[in-house]
Amino acid sequence: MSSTKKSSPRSRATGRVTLADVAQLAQVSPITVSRALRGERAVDALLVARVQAAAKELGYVPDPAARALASRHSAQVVVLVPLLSNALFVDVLEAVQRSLRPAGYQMLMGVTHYDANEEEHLLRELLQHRPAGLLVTGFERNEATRQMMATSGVPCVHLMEVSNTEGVYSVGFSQTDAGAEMTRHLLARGKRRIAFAGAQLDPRTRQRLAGWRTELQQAQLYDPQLEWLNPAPSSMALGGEMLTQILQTQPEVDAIFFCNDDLAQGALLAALRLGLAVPERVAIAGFNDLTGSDQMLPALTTVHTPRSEIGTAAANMLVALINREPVACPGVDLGYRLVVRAST
Amino acid sequence: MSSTKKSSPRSRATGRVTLADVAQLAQVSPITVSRALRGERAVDALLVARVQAAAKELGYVPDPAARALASRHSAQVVVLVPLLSNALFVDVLEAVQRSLRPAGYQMLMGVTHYDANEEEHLLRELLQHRPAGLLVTGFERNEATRQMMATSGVPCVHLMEVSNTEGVYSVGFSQTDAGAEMTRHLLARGKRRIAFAGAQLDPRTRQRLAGWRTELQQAQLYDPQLEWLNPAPSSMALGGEMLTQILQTQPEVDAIFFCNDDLAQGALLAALRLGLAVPERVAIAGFNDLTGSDQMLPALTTVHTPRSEIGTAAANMLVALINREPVACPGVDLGYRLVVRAST
DNA sequence: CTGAAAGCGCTTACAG
DNA sequence: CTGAAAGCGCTTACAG
Repeated sequence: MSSTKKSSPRSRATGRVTLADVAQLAQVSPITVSRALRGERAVDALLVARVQAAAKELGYVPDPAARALASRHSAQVVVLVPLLSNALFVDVLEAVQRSLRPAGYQMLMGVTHYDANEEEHLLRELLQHRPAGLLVTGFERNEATRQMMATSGVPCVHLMEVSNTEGVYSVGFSQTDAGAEMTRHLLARGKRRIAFAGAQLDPRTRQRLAGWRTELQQAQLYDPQLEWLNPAPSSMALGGEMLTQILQTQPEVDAIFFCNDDLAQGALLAALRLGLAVPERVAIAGFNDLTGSDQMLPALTTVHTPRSEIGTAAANMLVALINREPVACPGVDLGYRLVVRAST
Repeated sequence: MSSTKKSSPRSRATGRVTLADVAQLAQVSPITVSRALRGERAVDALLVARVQAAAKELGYVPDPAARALASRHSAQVVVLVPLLSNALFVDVLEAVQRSLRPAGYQMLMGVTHYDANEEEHLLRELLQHRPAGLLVTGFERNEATRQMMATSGVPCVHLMEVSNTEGVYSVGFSQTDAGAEMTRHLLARGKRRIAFAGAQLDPRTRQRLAGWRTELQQAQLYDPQLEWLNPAPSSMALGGEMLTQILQTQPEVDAIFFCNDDLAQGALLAALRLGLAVPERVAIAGFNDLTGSDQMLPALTTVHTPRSEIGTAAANMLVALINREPVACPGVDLGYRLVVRAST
């Protein structure tokens, strides 16, 4: 049943079932098998059936390496995320993986640690694998990376944010609007000294900050002193520290909008330790609706973000781009949802 | 500078710098370039230097697909973990990735969802990529998967548990011992009705359970009613529910050992809501020392597990196996550490 | 220690 | 619609 090459004197055959084996059984040429199986170009329906039967009988599975070498494209998709320690990106990755697999693509993951140089190196390295597609987080990157992406010609979809720029594909939501909406909610609760507490200071955090700032300015309540920005990574411990520091320095603050739920959860626990009444003394709001936020005491008011949906939609869009199918909407806005709980 | 093939009439050259380009510049044969760059077999030191200089000048990067096709092995390592929603495995993955990259390997991640069939399908699919190595979680899997692993001949290291079986490679720690040690701690605190609350019921959870059971039996305090096992996935919400249910059914319980920190954190928050004094009324212990456990109120007593270290050591061991280097200790026990905080 | 030849298992480009 | 030939860019197997 298997390729005759196997018995040749200088054989290096792997024991795999090859296209040639299927071709022999189906009594067609290898290239016809290749075309029939990929659905590329029209092949006589009768032959297609014969080929498929033969492939099934032999348990044929195409060799990804041979395919990549010959076609100049692998079935791998490079996915670049900033961190794995933020559950947000883990959710995105899981959804991406889940959509990519049935489409026949593998995920090649890269973690940039919010570092433009690291992103550049990672991408340079991973592009050598001739990926079929590229998924990157946000729009901010250095010029070298941007160049590589452009010249590689590999289809790319941006995650987490939305753009309307021609030729740019993205799936996300408006971080600015979400920041603004949470701020309006706090204002509606009667809060007047609303601090913004941000960590990491990545582009998305800065957009939420911008949304907050605009709303406060409009309400004539903006004060630069209310901006608490810490470049350290986001964490529960940091959230607790920031709460303490903010209230010590500015006792008049009556609400704090944290840029991520882990900070807000830490702040909530710190408030418990300090005996601060939430939301009476100080309202606390978060962002992303991470695991545990609904379990807090009081439960955390936050913005639910569609991270799984972003992963799924972006992966599907990318597969369409790879297949040169038309993409109806290049900038997909999946929205967000204010989740009001007891902490505000 | 680049291959002469490029200008031939039926050229399909990709524009990549190839081995042939380097060979031409270094004035040696392509196979010598291949050997010099890989360090395989002895090559004259002078030639090696010339080849390396030429490769550097041209910016040569080997093509992974061509290499995989010719050598029958890719530079990819398949990593199979049960879940991404447990931070434990995310930490392992990140460490694996961090060790694999500098060694020149990419990670091909698969998520099994604690399902033996899913693991089997994933592995069947991923083995088609001719991975250089395999990293799997624990020792429990179905026979078909076991067979595939054996017949594939791909080097494999098992994560999270330790085995002394001949020819089996593993990096982990004794889950049973860790479960026993936590139980002894609770006994030393004077607790007498110590419940075990487990979710998911994966092999590691059952081993911790076994450790708990042995200790209680030895102390003549074992009672099967104290075993609270729920096959649902572990979560903070479930931990809260389990606490409530246990204390309602068995008010005499004075300590609960949760198999994972997320359950324990949820229980701690539920205790706050219910106004239960921890640890006086009921002591609460967890496992894994996840993010936030030190922030809880009271802070959570738990077992710190070396998940990053496991990822690093396993990746290094696998790379050694791939290179056919000797592995001093095939079963590496990285231990664990009881972390006593205020909740017990 | 070095190399010419062949081959890995596919797909592209050209013909018919 | 189908196929023979060539090629993708490496490494293996054989020679010397």
